[in-house]
Amino acid sequence: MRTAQPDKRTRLIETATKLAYGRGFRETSLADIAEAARVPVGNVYYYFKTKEELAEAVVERRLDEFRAARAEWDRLGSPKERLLAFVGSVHANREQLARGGCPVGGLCSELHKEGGALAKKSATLFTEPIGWLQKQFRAAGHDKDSRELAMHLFSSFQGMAAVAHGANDPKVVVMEVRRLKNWINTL
Amino acid sequence: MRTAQPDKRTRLIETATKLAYGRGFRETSLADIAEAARVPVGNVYYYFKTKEELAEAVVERRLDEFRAARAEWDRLGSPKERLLAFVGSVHANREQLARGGCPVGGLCSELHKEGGALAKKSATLFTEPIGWLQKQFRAAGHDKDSRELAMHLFSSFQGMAAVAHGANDPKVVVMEVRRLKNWINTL
DNA sequence: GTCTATACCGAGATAGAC
DNA sequence: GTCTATCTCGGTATAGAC
Repeated sequence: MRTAQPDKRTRLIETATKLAYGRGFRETSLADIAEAARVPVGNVYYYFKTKEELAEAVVERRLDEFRAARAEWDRLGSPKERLLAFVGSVHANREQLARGGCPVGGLCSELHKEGGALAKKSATLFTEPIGWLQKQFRAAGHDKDSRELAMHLFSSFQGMAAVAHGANDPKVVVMEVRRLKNWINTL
Repeated sequence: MRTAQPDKRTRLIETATKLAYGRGFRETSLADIAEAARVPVGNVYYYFKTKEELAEAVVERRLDEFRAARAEWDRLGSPKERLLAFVGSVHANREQLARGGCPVGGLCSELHKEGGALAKKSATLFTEPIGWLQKQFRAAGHDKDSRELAMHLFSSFQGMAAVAHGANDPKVVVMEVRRLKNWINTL
């Protein structure tokens, strides 16, 4: 059934993603999610057997968001431009990062502690972007140290998000982004 | 000390700190803490009016841990040595960082989302170390950009901890620490 | 397929005996 | 001061009408 609104399953995932970003997934109750998505509570279980299954869908959704951005970046002419676009998007989202931290970082850290299948799945929130970054560095001619470079870039990103959030100050993102852009340009 | 048996209060805080590090504070029940600390559940409320008050004590304890380390570093002869000692301790704890993330980073991020007084208090987990780092950079002759340098160092630390934890790989710490040591030495 | 009502459990917190 | 027993509430999850 297709209405003007996205279907209920999609609405639940989107709402859960949004609410979990602000409060953490565990702290967000199914009742809250269902209400905000305008779906009766009991009905959630028609779409997801357990809350954990909903968590997996949230991870999947974050991955999709990254993939959509990646698809845009991949259209750019050179690996260096693609790396700069990645860094630029971090800068563009600095206010959000300061308010709620990194959307994938927080989720990854939280679900990692749950253990089990969820821990493994959530790790792809990091490994997939890092893999893409590594590919760009390799394409830019850095064969031997592509992994180190990718890790450094992603680690810097996670760090600035954590500090911007914890100290409630988006300025650290501005400073670090400037540093990273210089660094990329001189590679 | 407000009790006839200070050991229990301390035991509760230490146990809560340890358990919260592994699973997150919110996910750790008072029952679990009390049992592990060998204190009857109901008795917890003699030492802490609410769970939130216990959280504050945990933050205080993490701050004390940092202050103890800082006291050692402050004995070193030069600011540069002190900065290198800070970075060295990160390297020494890399296995732990990969297993459970940064003890202050995770706590800060989690409590920040709770809002209220706890959010403010937890921010000092970041601001106090950053302040100390800034002081070292200033003492090393970097008057104008001491804040930027301190933020960069702390942000790098948070980033490597997040990635080491999320991707389950302590190697990123080794790589980043090497980079930071070179950076400090050429300042 | 969709929704209401509810079971069930574990959490934080309290009362009060000793 | 210390501990046991218990209350209450909110959470996940289920049963079953429609």
